[in-house]
Amino acid sequence: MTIRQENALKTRQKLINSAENLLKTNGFNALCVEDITKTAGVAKGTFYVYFKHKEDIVAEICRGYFKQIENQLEQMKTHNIVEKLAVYFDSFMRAVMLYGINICREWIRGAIDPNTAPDNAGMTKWQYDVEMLKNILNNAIKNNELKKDAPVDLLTHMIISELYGMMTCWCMSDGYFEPTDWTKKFADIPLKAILERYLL
Amino acid sequence: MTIRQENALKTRQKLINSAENLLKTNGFNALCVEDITKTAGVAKGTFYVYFKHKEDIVAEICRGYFKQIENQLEQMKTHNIVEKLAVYFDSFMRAVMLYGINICREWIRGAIDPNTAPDNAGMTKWQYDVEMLKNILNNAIKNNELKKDAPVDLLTHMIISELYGMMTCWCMSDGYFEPTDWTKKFADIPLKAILERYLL
DNA sequence: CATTTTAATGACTATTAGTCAATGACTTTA
DNA sequence: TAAAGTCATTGACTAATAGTCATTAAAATG
Repeated sequence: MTIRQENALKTRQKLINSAENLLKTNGFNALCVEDITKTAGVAKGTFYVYFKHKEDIVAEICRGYFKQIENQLEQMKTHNIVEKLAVYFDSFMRAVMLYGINICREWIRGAIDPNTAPDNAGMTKWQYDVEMLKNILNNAIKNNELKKDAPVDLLTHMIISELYGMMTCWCMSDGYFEPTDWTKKFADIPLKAILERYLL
Repeated sequence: MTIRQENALKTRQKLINSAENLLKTNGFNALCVEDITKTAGVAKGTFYVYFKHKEDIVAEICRGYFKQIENQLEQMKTHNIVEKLAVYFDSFMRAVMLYGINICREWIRGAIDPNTAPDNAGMTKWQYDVEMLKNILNNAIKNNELKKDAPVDLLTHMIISELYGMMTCWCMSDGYFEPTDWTKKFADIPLKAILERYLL
C-alpha cells in the first residue's frame, strides 16, 4: 500500500470517527457535513470524495456495529438455536448500551428510511439482518434442532420483528427498562413462543 | 363562528389534506412546505400561521389516524382482553392498508424522532399508545380477566413492542406479507405468550 | 362609517447538502 | 532523478428549502 492510499484510508477513518462521535452526542437530526469535516480537520469537499451522501457515512457506522455482532455469533457455533438467538438479541442491546440511544435510534431510522444507502454488495442493513437470521434458522434445521418443515421465511421475519420492536420500544421509553432484563424478557417469552412448535 | 374563523379552519384543513396526499405518494423525505402550500393554493407564509414546524403537520396527520383507532376500540367494550388487543393490532394494520406504506413509515419515524411535536395536551403519539394500552390492561384487571398482580407497565411496553415490531418489519419487507395474516400471527403467538400467565 | 383585529402574503434570511475546477503532493517512468 | 502523470484535497460556488416578518386587505366591532 502506497503512502497516498494509506493517507486516504486515514482520512476516511477520521471522517467516520468524527461522524460517530457527533451522532452519539447530538443524534442524526443535528448531524451536518460541515461539522463532520471540521471535527475531522479536513475541508467539506473531502467528505464527498469518500461518501456520496450524508446518509452513507451513517449507514457505514451502523454496518460497523453489525459486523461486530456477526463476529460474536461466529464464535457461538456450538450453542443451540434458542440460546443463539438470545445471544443475538443480547448483542444488539449491548451495542446500544455501549453506543447510546442515538445510535439505536439511527439504526431503526436507517432501516425504515428508503434513502438509506446499501453497502458495496448492494445490500441494505435490513437485508443483512434477514440473511443472518435465515442462516441461523437453516443451520438449526441441518443440526436437527428445528423441524424440516419449519417456515423459515415467516419465522425469520417474526423474529426480526421482535428484535426491532424491542429496540424501538426501549428507545422510545428512553431507557426506562434495564437493557439486559429487557432483552431477557423477549428471549424468554415471545421468541420462545414463536419457535416452540418447530423445536425438535 | 364568524366567517373569518370558518375560513381559517378551512385553510388549515386544506393544508392538512394537501400534506397528507403528498406524504402518501412521496414519503416524508420528499415532503416540503412549499409543495404543501402550492397544492393547497395558499402562500408559503400561511403554513406557519397554523403550524410551528414542518413536523407538526405530520404529527397532526398521524394523530388523526390514531383517533380513528381509538374510536373503533371504544365500541368494543364487551370483548375480552385478548380479542380486544387483536382488534387493536388489526386496526393499525388496516390504517396502513388504507393509507399506505409511507404513512406507516412516518408513524414509526415520528415515534423515534425526538423532534416530533407533542399535541396540545403535551403528549407525544408514543405516550398516547402507552396510555391507551395501559387503560385496556387496567380495565381487564377490573373485569377479572387479568390477575391483580399482573405487571401492567411491563406488559404494556412488551405489547407495544410487538405492535411496532410488526409494523416496522412489514414496512421494511415492503408489504411482503399479506397484512391481515401478518397481524393475526402476532395476535396469536407472541401476544398470547406475553399475556398467558396473567389470564384468569 | 371609522377603527381595530387578524388571516394571508411573498420577499427575505439562514442553513446546509452537494458540485467542481484548480492545486499540489505523491507516484510512475524513461 | 527529472519530467509526466495521477489523484486526494480544497473551498468557493450553486441549489434547495426551512422559517421570518413587515405589509396588506378583508372581516369584525362599536
